[in-house]
Amino acid sequence: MPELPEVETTKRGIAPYVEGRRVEAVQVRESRLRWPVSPQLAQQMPGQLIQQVRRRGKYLLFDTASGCMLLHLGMSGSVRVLLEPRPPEKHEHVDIAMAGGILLRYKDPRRFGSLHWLTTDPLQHPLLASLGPEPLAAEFDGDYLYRHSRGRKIAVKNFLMNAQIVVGVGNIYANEALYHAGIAPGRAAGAVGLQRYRRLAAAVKDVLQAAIEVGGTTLRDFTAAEGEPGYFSQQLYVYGRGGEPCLNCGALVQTSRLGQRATYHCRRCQR
DNA sequence: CCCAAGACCTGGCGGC
DNA sequence: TGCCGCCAGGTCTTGG
Repeated sequence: MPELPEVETTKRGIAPYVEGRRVEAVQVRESRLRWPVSPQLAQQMPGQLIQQVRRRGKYLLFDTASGCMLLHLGMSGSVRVLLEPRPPEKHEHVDIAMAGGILLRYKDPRRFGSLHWLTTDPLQHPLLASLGPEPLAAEFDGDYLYRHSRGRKIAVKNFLMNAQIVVGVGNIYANEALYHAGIAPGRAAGAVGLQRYRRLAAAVKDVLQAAIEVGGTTLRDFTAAEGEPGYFSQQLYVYGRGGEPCLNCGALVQTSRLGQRATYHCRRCQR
């Protein structure tokens, strides 16, 4: 599920419940995630105070004085806060029980997510060390994209989805941002000029920011007793709209595959 | 180094 | 209703 806006919304939703709270117990019912859940998590996290929750790309970091829990939601992961005890359902793999009877529960049907317990600088961990800049940071701009794309033949959509270039741009927002920037997704990254990259960087920021804001207002209740936090009811211009008219020019939205991912674009508006 | 394809895993959907 | 193939919001690993 999660692209960057979903992860950011999750962070904002759970932070008030976990920051400043002490972990009492960690229960791992299924440790076979993308990587085995760190055995140290259940041994070392209890007793620790969660100082803050941070986000880096699509990772969430839970800082304590003695270590950091690194969480990725993969394709189908979610976390929620339970205020009342409730038996775990299928795919609810991990519980972080905290003071005051508050429970953080991790669910991930496809098990593409991950949970690590790190005792050294988490940003130096191999999974995080070579990540590109945050898309909403000032350093991510058209000049940055232009510089890093010179000489590269990869399709600009795949270039944009490369976390070493920029984090947090998944399939939905790559499709949407390219549409708003008027760039055909299959064009070679090295063949896109500076002005167009400036439009693209701006579109990435706009589209992510708008989705985060919708996430904040639609706000899903992370403590609701039932029902999954829904996906953003967002304004998608091309994603999932293959065969339907372009909202700008009326031409039919094209469906294709790039890097084995569903790709949508308007041939008239994107060149 | 760069790039495309394969891998991991489960569930939902459409078609027969 | 049942089975089958295909699809899905991610990203690391492999091989050319």
